[in-house]
Amino acid sequence: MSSLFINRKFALLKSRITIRMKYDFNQIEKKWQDYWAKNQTFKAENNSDKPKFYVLDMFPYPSGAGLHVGHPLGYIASDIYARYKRHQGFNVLHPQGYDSFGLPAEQYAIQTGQHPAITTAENIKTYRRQLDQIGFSFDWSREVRTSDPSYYKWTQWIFIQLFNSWYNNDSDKAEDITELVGIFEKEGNANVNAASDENVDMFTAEDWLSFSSKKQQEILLQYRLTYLAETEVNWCPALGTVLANDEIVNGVSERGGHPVIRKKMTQWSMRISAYAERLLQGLEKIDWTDALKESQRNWIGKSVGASVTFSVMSSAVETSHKISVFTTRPDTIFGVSFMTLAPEHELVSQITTPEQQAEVEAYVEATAKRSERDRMADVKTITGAFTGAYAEHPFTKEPIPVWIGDYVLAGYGTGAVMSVPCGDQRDYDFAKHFNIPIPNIFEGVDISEVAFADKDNTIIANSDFLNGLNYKEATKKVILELEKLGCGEGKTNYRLRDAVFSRQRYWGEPFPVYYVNGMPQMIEAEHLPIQLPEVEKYLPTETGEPPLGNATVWAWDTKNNKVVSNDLVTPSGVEGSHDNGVYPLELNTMPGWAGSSWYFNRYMDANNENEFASKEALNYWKDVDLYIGGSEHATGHLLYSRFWQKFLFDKGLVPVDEYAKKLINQGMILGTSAFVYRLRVNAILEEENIDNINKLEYLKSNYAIYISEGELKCIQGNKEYEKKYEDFKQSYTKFLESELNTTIVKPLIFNFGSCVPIRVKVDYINASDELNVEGLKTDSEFGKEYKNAVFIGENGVIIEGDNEVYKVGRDVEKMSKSKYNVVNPDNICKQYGADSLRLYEMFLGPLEQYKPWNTAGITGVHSFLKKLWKLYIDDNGLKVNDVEPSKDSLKTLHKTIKKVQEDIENFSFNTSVSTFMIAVNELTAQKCTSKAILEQLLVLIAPYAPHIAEELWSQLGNTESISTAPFPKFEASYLVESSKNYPISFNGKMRFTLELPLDMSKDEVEKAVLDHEKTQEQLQGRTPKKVIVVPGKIVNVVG
RNA sequence: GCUGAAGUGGUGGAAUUGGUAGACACGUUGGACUUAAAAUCCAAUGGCCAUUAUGGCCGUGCGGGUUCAAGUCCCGCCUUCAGUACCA
Repeated sequence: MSSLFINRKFALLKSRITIRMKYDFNQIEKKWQDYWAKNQTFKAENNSDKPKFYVLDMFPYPSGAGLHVGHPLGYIASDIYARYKRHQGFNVLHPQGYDSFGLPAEQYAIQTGQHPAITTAENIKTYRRQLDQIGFSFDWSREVRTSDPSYYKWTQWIFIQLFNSWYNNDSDKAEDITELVGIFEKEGNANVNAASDENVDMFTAEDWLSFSSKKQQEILLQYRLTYLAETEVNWCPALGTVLANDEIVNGVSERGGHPVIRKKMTQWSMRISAYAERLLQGLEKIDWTDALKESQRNWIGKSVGASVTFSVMSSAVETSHKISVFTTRPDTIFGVSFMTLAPEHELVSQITTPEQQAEVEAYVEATAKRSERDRMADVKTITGAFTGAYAEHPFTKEPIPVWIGDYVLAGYGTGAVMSVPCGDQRDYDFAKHFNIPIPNIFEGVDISEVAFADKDNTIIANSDFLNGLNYKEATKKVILELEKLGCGEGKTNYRLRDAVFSRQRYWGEPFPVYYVNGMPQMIEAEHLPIQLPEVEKYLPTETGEPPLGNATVWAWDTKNNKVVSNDLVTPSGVEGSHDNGVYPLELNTMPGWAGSSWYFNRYMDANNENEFASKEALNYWKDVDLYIGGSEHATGHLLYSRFWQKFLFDKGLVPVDEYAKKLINQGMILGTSAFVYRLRVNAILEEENIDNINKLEYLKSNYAIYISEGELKCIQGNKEYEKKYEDFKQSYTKFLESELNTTIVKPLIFNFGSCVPIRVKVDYINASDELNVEGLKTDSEFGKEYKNAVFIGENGVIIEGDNEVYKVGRDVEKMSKSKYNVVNPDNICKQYGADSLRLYEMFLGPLEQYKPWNTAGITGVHSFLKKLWKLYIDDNGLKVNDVEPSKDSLKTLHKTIKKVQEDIENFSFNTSVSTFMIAVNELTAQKCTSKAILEQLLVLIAPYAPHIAEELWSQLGNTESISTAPFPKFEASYLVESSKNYPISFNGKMRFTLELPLDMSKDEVEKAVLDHEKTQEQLQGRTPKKVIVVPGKIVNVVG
């Protein structure tokens, strides 16, 4: 063996050793991710001696763009919590899955013809790879995908349960529809107190039995918790589908920004309104943020008052028409001087007198033309028309003129109001505008300028039997009187509307529904799932049917219980055709929120083929202990899922009626977008104008281009110059000359404030705001704009020929591919490692807060990890040993334990990271090598930076994963101090510190402080009036 | 308009029950090491004034107040963000 060979071998060995000595995060992270996957380290069992803890993330929609650094924020927080709970000895369920039905995949399919299932599967693969590389402790054996037939089978099953249920207001829960049929057969519907459609006709038992089957089904639809009804919906022509209210932002669709119009359509709806009160009450017992609860309360919009019915007299002739109104102020009924109906109110055409007909029709037409947006934008203009009809006051029997006005909304309450101008500003304005009398029914209140709406600080007057009563007494009394007359009753109204449940889309859950004689029929549960059919194209059909109308195999064979070709459907209305038992299937699909309304239950028993989850699993896990997700779901997902949970609870299918005990909203991580502002030269102030602009404000916000040493440069006015030129008398030119020691040839001052920003890719601007002009010029997308640009000066200003000037600018906004400001976690993991990413995302700031991302800052946490590594391993290998820990290092460890534990429990993850940094800095300074300290430190850090913790843990000789190591126990005794460095203040201002023993009495402390020479200096011979001594905290001398 | 959250250095943020405002980082400046760069290490860094060390004044959006003591509590405003909006 040659010596050369030996040398080479030695060199190789040496390099291998140095690799082991170095913090090689890529290798370490891969190693432990593989280990966790192989050993199923985070698999949760459905039975255990340990107490259970369920940590849930809102599952993502797997978009084609993949994850950006904003997405994992909440997952990192929940992962830290889940890992912490494992250290504490809990059996932790921490699952993840995909909300994989949705519009983008369908849009992509329309454009490319690619089946959404394929793109979705690809996107999920990318998501999984990206999630895995961050090192989450998810139990992937429980993964769910809402678009998977094995999952949506149960979404369809729950839909059937809803269809087969009605809401009994007496028992205050959902009950089986067969019980309702039983009641109808016995006694009709007179005594049924149910959440139902309005205007349900009364019928007796005999009536019921005499009704045709179709009629009976129609009636039942008015009671079912999911029902088919003609509803006015938000129709988006561009997307060819119906949108829910929360899918519309500022009058256009949330996705794509397309216009939305109102349209009447037959749609599936969910009777969520039946649960309004319970959804409201349930908020009391869950630990969600006040902001979130408040927005749900507003959305439910409970108001307590009365309904009052007015009889209508048309042209002084009695009619059978009645106007029903809802009011929260029945106590003001004697202040009614007119009534107002919404222009769309069904009575308008019937009660309008011939004389007023032309005016009313013109008005109705004019309002119909105005879009919803116009009506909302313009609330100041008062418009309306008199119908010529009068209503009769229930008590005074006086005639009340009936008007129509667009300030009354058809969609709220009954679409009609009793107008009390003295007590409501809108009624007041309307009355003033049309010269309608404004009777005052409040004692000692001036209503000559504005209405008096403060119900708690007045006494009713001029109101017959209500005189002298306050709001509460009057309300009670008037409701009693109205009930006596049979023209009103106490009533509670909710703003919450039933939720439309149909979408005219392909990529969603198909309904388990077929139609016989136009009436919907449920497919038996045992035949589920009804899988999405294949279609030629994903667009609506030529006849305007939803995409499923393109399917050729989409009919239900009731004899063989399977989906068959459309050709076999019995042609309806054809003479002599016999019914072969094949019927058309529903063409709509379910909305995005169907699958997400119950997924948290599925995780408990994700692979169960016989039930949506077993009783045992449901009873064991019960509910989510911690739910983390975005606040944008406040009135969508978080309301619908509570509704479904309450329904499932009523049916005895789940053990709790609120599924998430605690919920935290993570804030958004924002991206920095780059803009180029452009200004035309004619807006630039030339030299001769400069003397006129001696205003400080101007200087601050403006820029100047000047020529120095033959080069064009740019400078921005800022605070420094403002300060130096407080009495800004000289010209800007002179300032530049003296300040820059150069001759100004032609200064140009300009302001970018009013310019239109042009978005550019952030890649073209570096950290110092320098613009890569050459790169920008050659860019295929933006290049055209900047062909002739010349870069000048360090501020990234470019000037194009003699005509236009540009300036680079930045703005913080939501991260999005279309804004060119996304930061990909893949690159971060590659360059700094997953542990750095995890720590940095937490370090950025409080979890709930919105905060901008800045990749530059990650070096801080990254070098912290390197320092941590060096605490255990140096060039000579592991340096941890069994020496007795020093007092100082024990103190460092235990104050770290205390702080980190408090932080995790308060979700204050950002301060924990600082605490780790302090601990490592201190232990490094103490040259701590004690295993007793360093081993425990690893457990503290493991939830945050699990890979490095596992690696060092195993290097310390442990053979089991660190993930179940017990969390270190805090011992207060290590923190006990014998002395305190007291801050000594004089009149509240800290002047110096003084080290004093903690066992000193108050008087001794006072004496020690007063005797101190610095105290004498401060007092300068004066006698202090008072000395405040707070033992262990502070001393304040008042003098 | 209403509801909710928030305003602290050049930047992200800390100060959890009123008790040393600016922890921990980023950035910046200076220095060490290096042929050089990177990496690493050391020092300074709220503003202003002064300086030989020592120091002094101001300072948590604005104006008041309570207190020995206020970023923190109270009253009145301003600004920003989010949600919601003619809800009877």
